[in-house]
Amino acid sequence: MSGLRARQKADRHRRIIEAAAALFRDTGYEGAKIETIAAQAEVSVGTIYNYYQNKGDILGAIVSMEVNEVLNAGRGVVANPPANVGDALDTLLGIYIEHSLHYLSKEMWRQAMAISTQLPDSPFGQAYTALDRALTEQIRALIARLQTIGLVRRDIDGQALGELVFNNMNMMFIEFVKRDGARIAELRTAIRRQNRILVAAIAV
Amino acid sequence: MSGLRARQKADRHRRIIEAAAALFRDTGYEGAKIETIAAQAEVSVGTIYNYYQNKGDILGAIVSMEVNEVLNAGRGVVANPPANVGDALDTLLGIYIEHSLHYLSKEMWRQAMAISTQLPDSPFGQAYTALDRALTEQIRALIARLQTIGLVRRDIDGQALGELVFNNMNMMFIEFVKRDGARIAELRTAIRRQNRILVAAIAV
DNA sequence: CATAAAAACAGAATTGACTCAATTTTAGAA
DNA sequence: TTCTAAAATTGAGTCAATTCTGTTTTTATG
Repeated sequence: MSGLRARQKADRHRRIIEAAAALFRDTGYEGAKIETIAAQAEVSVGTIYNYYQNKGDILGAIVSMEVNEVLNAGRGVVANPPANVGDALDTLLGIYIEHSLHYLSKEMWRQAMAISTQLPDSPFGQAYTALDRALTEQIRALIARLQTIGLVRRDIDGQALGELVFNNMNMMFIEFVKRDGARIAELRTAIRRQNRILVAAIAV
Repeated sequence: MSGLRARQKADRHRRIIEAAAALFRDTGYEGAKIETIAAQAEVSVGTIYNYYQNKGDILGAIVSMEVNEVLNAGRGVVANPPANVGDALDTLLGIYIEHSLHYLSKEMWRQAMAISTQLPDSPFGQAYTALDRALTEQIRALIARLQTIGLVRRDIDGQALGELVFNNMNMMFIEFVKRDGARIAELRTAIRRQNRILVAAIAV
């Protein structure tokens, strides 16, 4: 059962994602019609809905790839953090933020975030929540690492702190993608300013 | 020019909002068809679009009423905060959270949040951002008050702290409305735990 | 190789938000 | 009162996502 059918399936998946990614970039998420994606991927409209539950799930597949790359890049920082609490946080969050617009435009992020709250139980909605959790977990891991090294006080509630840092960054990122004029540098500066309060509280 | 026409206009606004609120509650936001809202409000579909740019803006009007009530309730806490930093924050945020499901179901919140990120430049998108800012400002005002009273250190960056507290609560609230099973009590407990870190850092 | 069941496909039909040209209602002047 | 321009209403029509149903392709079996 893993012959021709499976190969064709994988190929169609790839073609749909590629066509969609190109169209989302060029004409925006709203501007990309399913009919056009289908034509470009050389499948029918019905087939697309056989592969993805709805238009949002197609975007979801693209977002997941992006976030997984970010998670991967973050591992390096957790393994080898800068020898200073403020810099360590700034470096990790910086990676998240700087990578974020690599494949996805702000409009695509807006749509992705909107869909993930609108349909939290759709495949993408669940995947998005899982990704958020993975990012939170990575921040928590960094904090644990810093505690081990002796840069962060041992009596700090690492879980709660990780959530606090992630939630704040995420909310700032949401506001960032909502304003087309917003610059990455300003976002990072603002987050650093907020984290300064935390850093003062937790550094040994 | 403020005779019959203005009265009819106000009346139609009211009828549309009332019909929409009832239907959103009963059949959910997606389930409520514009046609049905129009019928219930005894106006035509076209008229609804003369009053509101899109379906989301109707929901937006309802959300704004809700949040403005919350802001109002919050004023009391800022004017007369509990004599303890942790309790003061918990009381204010508690008011926000406890009021939040008064008129709006979780599904309505999900839709409202989704629309505000999806269409940040629509009337509702802008209004929603303004409401967020007003809530942040109120938290900042509480912190300033606590600094005046002498419960919070004067050298704390009140603006950054207000943002941190609001962003964290807001993100937690988003996750809360995404899970139908989530309980308010658990949400408040989780936020209190996160804020404990901040409280330890800023209390005199 | 023939063939029946299962899986996947195609594209026409449906659905519901939103638009727009035609019509009706109101305000205020003569 | 009567008339006219401006404002508002109407509902049929448009558009794009999603669903549905009949057809084709693939697989497994004798």
